[in-house]
Amino acid sequence: VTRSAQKQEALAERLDQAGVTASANRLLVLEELAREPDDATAQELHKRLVDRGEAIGLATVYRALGTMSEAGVVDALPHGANETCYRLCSDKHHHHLVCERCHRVIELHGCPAEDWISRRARKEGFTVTGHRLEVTGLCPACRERE
Amino acid sequence: VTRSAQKQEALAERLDQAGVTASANRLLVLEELAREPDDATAQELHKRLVDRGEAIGLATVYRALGTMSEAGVVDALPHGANETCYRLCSDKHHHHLVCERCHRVIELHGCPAEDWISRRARKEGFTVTGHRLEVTGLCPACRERE
DNA sequence: TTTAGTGCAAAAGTTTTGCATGGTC
DNA sequence: GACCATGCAAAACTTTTGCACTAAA
Repeated sequence: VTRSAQKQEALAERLDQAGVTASANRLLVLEELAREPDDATAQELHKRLVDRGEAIGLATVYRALGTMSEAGVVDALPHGANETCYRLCSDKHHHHLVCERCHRVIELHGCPAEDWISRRARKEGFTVTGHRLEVTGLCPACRERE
Repeated sequence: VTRSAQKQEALAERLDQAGVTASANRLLVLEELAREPDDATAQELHKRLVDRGEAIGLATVYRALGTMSEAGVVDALPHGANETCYRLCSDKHHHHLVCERCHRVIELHGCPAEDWISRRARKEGFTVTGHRLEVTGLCPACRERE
């Protein structure tokens, strides 16, 4: 219990620092997201919480994810055409390597593009506010199965 | 008329080369996409065609965009959480610089990340199938307006 | 004649919203 | 009391699908 209490504490602090009230429900969603090594949709997270016996509404999960992703606490990855996946990531700048079959996600730290981006953007007169590099591929397990 | 006929010809050839039958409706959608300097959703494209007097169903536009983006003739950019934008891009490998306010899109040719990606992916045992770099920012006009 | 494309309407799915309620500072 | 978070159900939207029909190879 101590271990998970500590974890919850850390997540709550993360919300605080981002200026988001650490409500019980937001913590539930965040905790559930922390258990997921890859990414998950709002619907999936809601189902897991309900299956686990938590009484939380679907709309609340959507609102929590919306608030938290806006605050930068979770990442929103537009995956397929029609659904958004969420992920609890490290704070440091990083990118994603995603298996296109099983959705396994690996964080890639560092960034090879920063200089290039600022150079190109300056040339176009743009002010850069951010960037995202998504690499798709097949993870070892899925390549086997091919 | 000659000019636009030539253009249509070129688009038809692009479909052929991708192994997609160049039906009249697919050409309509492709033509409409060619007029759009930035990107557009299926709904927007359909509306423009209908407003222009074309009799084409919404489902057909969706099917056309699905087929053509699968064949690599058009790019699908998952924009917001819930809608996919499509774009007719150059064939060469490139990335996008998108204004987060007005959605103006600029193609950035070249790629600063290829070596880095293959190095990192190899380390993880992944086989890379593709990557996408999206840079967001403010275009000169929108920065003025701030 | 057989296959691929299309229109239309219905269906499926995801996400958002209105409103009343409950909790917290 | 003021404000924020929530539950629930309805609504809004985007996208997909079933089916009948048409056009083309």
